[in-house]
Amino acid sequence: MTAPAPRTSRAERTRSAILETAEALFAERGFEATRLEDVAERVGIRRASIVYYFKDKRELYEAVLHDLFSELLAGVQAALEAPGPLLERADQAIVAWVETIARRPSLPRLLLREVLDARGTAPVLRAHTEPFFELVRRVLARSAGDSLVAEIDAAHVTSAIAGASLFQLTALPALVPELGGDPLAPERLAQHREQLLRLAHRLLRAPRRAERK
Amino acid sequence: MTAPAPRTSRAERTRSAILETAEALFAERGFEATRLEDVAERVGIRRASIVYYFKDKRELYEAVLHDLFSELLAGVQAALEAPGPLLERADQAIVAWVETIARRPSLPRLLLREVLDARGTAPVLRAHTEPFFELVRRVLARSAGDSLVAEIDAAHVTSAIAGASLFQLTALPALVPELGGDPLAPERLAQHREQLLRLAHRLLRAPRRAERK
DNA sequence: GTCTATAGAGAGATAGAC
DNA sequence: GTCTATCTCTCTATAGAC
Repeated sequence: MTAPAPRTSRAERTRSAILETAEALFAERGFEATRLEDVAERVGIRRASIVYYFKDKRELYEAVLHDLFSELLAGVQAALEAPGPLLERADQAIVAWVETIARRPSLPRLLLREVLDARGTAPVLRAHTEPFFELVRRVLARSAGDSLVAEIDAAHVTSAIAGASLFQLTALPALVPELGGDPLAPERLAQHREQLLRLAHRLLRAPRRAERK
Repeated sequence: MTAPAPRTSRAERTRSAILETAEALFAERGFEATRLEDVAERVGIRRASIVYYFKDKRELYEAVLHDLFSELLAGVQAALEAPGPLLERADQAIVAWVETIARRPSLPRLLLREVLDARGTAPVLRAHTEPFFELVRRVLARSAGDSLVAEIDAAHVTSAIAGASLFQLTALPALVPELGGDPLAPERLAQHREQLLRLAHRLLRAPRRAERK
């Protein structure tokens, strides 16, 4: 009763399992605190076997980052480059952001950790965020003059929304355990998406003159 | 030419120097990646001497957290408990938040790191955030019905503002190095304070009916 | 109080058998 | 491809002299 030949080779599956497990542990504990021993154990192999696929711990870590950030960037980019008014595209970008997090729940923690650990330049991080902010700038420039849209600074508005999102998704359980449950659970993420959309609307809509201060 | 007797004993000064240095390094690198050796070297003593003041690495870390979070809580609390309309007190709380960060620039990174590392419960963190969120709830309850104020959930609004702030202060240099400089420099912090105040106003003011969706 | 010296535990990386 | 065995380094913590 031999299993039918799988579409993916055993090696490919081992490699994926290592990546997947490492992603979860790096997100949970951080680079330094993650033991290759633990990754191996969860995968069901020995530590030395990891080295067959990734030459050292750092390379494994960067492979994880690359994988995760690529997926995020692709989703958000597609949304922002679609046709239509800016505010709608911004909404779609937020939807894509939350969808990516739903698929890859390690993303918020890993992104925050990488940002905190980034000393000087963080090559893998920059390789993905650079094109992203470039894109945001282009998108905003294209919409300049749209009276419905507040005059804004790409980096600051984007990072305010992203920062609020990341903090709520990662910090709330530690800060306010009374809220209970996992903020990354599907129904909680759906709520979070609506909250983020409201936040973005409040930030992106041009204030009426009366509201200026 | 003996120096005049200092107001603080040598031991007190050594202890403070250890705390101060550890604070900076824990914030910069995280708990795991910080070497007691490096702390000692910067202070100008030997590693073993640290143990005279703090029984182990963990105890030193928690002393740093306690010191930092106490100062933050005291400032924000005083602002929120002052008399006056809610929106003004919220403003003052934000001012206190930024002032604390100006005095203790390790705060944003250390707070974020602690939140990310908090597994299950984080005693030192909780000991300070619990009374804080309790306070926010009380303050909001007292202002319920104020038609100028949006109906809001304490934990979510507070964490949105704090998250946006923390992310901008810690992540922007890594994400958008073109911005240049240190976001924690005095003049940059002053700008940040104004931004945060605008953000809070947009979030806390009641939307007009027409804006509801 | 601060030091030197050292014990002891872990963790990553490497060599080579199967 | 995956394993066992081992090397080596780093870091914490302790013991005890000064």
